[in-house]
Amino acid sequence: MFLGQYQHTLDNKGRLTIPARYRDLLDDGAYLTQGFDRNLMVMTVSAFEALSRRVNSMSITDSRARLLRRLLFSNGERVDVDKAGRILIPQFLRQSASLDSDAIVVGGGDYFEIWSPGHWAEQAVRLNDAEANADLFSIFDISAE
Amino acid sequence: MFLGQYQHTLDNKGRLTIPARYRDLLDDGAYLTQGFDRNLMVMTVSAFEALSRRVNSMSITDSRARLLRRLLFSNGERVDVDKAGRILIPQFLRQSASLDSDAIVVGGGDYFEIWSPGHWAEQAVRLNDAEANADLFSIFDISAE
DNA sequence: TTTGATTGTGGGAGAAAGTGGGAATAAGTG
DNA sequence: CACTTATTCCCACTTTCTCCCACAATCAAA
Repeated sequence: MFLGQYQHTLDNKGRLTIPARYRDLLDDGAYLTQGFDRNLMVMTVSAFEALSRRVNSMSITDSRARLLRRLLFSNGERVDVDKAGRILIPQFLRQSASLDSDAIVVGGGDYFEIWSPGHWAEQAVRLNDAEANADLFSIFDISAE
Repeated sequence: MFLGQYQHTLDNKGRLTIPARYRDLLDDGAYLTQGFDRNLMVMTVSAFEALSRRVNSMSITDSRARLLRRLLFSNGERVDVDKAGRILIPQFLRQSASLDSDAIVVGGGDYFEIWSPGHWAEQAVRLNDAEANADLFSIFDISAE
């Protein structure tokens, strides 16, 4: 499972070192896509393929389905981890997440996220607002078993 | 699978370089047709044949089906990839997608699309509308599991 | 503390990708 | 048939990318 957060460097070729603890889960490679909050998401092969099967089965004559396709596939990229434990982030994805020379790698359970330091700082503020969070999650019905 | 997006050049003979990562999927050639959004669609032979079987099975008395037929077949071309990895886009198709000297090649899963930079910019704006995207995903009830 | 392994980072050389153009061939036109 | 126009095939150049190696910093264990 992907846990924790790391501050890593993007070199001038667009390569990002994956935290060593994450690498075992990415042996078969990974899929990199645009996230929902100006960040990037890294998904395992099986998770992404399950998603893409569902989207691919939708009719091409449905304009919303075409939009969904573009959202998923045009912003997606198959990546492999190199010998030094890095992935190459294509330029258009770096741009969409405002990534420059530094990136924050954040565990998210089944997947992990890549943030620009600026956008992550915003998120961190929200996460640390204890008062607001106290009630925010009340709508979810979660028990600890 | 066709993923990602690329900015390529159309030379003055109407040739477009296919991203290297796409070429393996087009070994047997490809079908080039007009898309549904002022763009072009490039499909693998098998994807196009599956699509045309379905369209051919539609009633000839349905006027919308006839329209779809014309869109697909009258504006369709069989193309092959040359030794340098390019396809030749016929003039009438270049015109229908407002293609000039630059083109954006966009992955769409089973197929890929070719856009003029201007039209793609419009699409990109729509794709970056986070709220609308959240709605899209919820409409189709898509989760990462 | 010393030694050795692992992790994060940077850079160089060779290979591949993207682009342009010329010559040969084919196709259409008067 | 001659001529023009378009298409196909081939080669060449430049840029980009990918693979490999090197180094410093950190961590682990003896």
